Amino acid sequence: MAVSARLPEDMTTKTRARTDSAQQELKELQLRPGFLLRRAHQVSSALFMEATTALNVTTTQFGMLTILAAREPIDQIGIAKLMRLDRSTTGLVVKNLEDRALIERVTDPEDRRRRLLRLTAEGRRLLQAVKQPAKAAHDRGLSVFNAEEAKSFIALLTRFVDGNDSERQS
Amino acid sequence: MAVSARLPEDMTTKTRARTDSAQQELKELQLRPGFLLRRAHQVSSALFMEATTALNVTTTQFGMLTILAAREPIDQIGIAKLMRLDRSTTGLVVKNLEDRALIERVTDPEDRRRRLLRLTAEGRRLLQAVKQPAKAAHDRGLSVFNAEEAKSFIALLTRFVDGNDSERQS
DNA sequence: GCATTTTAGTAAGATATCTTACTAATGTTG
DNA sequence: CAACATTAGTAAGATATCTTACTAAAATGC
Repeated sequence: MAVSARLPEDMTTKTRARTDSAQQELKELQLRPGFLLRRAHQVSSALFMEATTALNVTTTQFGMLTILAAREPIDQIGIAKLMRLDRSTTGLVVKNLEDRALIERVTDPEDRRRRLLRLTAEGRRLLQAVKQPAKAAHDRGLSVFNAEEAKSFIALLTRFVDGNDSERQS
Repeated sequence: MAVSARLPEDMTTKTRARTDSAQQELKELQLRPGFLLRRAHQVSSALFMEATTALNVTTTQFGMLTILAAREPIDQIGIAKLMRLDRSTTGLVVKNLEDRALIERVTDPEDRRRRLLRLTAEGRRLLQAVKQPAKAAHDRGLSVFNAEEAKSFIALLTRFVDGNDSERQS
């Protein structure tokens, strides 16, 4: 639909002049990748949280548990790189997981700067429990697309992130 | 490239068995919309921040200023809906903008629950200054695509967010 | 017109995310 | 080997985001 030619009554000519272009910019804002990606991330997280409420785990925590299952024992820098997070964020998330006894953290005897992370039995159990609802949330999010579109969506997102990946200083 | 058949030396047979499927799940994780959208949002924000460092403004603040330019005077709930943010987040961002004297906030005399927000002259100046770098960041992010792909990317993101929009309780 | 409900906003607390700056341990180099 | 540089991690502080719970004001309904 086009921008309405009718404006609210209380607008003076002067106000209207500024407002018309500003309205246009609002529409443009809402179609920018930045705005859309914030919303998309928001929506995606919400779907995950809905699907896993009982398990009390976040998307980021789920990501870390998944990475640990594949790569334990691994240190925080290693996990930060795989997650594409900085060191501080990684340290915080790791601490929360450790506080919940989902992972354990021990100093690497061969390099005492490092903390080696491993899943606990509890962490492994939780990860198993989360997998299905996580996949369900993921499928539900993509259900607005047909198969080809979904593939395209993933491919374009992958290209966007890989192509703009400015190697943070984790 | 295919998954390497060679595994690190220090893996026992038992470890390898668990690891193979877990490795697969790691790859799947990294191709999930949730993971990709987090990264994409991260990348997009980083591009914006790089392009606007001198101006000391965030993506969210820029969004609010843009909305205000189009819709002032508007109350916080109104802006929350346009930004797709909850009331609390909106209140926080608004407070930061007010502290920086980029907006002003006055109680609506006709409904004293409401705070009407308006840009200050300073806020208008900043918004003008941010527009170009913001657009540059946006264009740069999309530069990994050709024109058709970029259009597709925006269209798919729009459908994803609109199609999964669960009307938060702002 | 008063009691109930709804609405706008704030408060408090949690997680995620980043930056800058620090400590401690390891690595490198003359 | 000692000085310097690099690396792993933590600390502190900022913004963004959500939830739950509260206050105050307006709207609604009998």
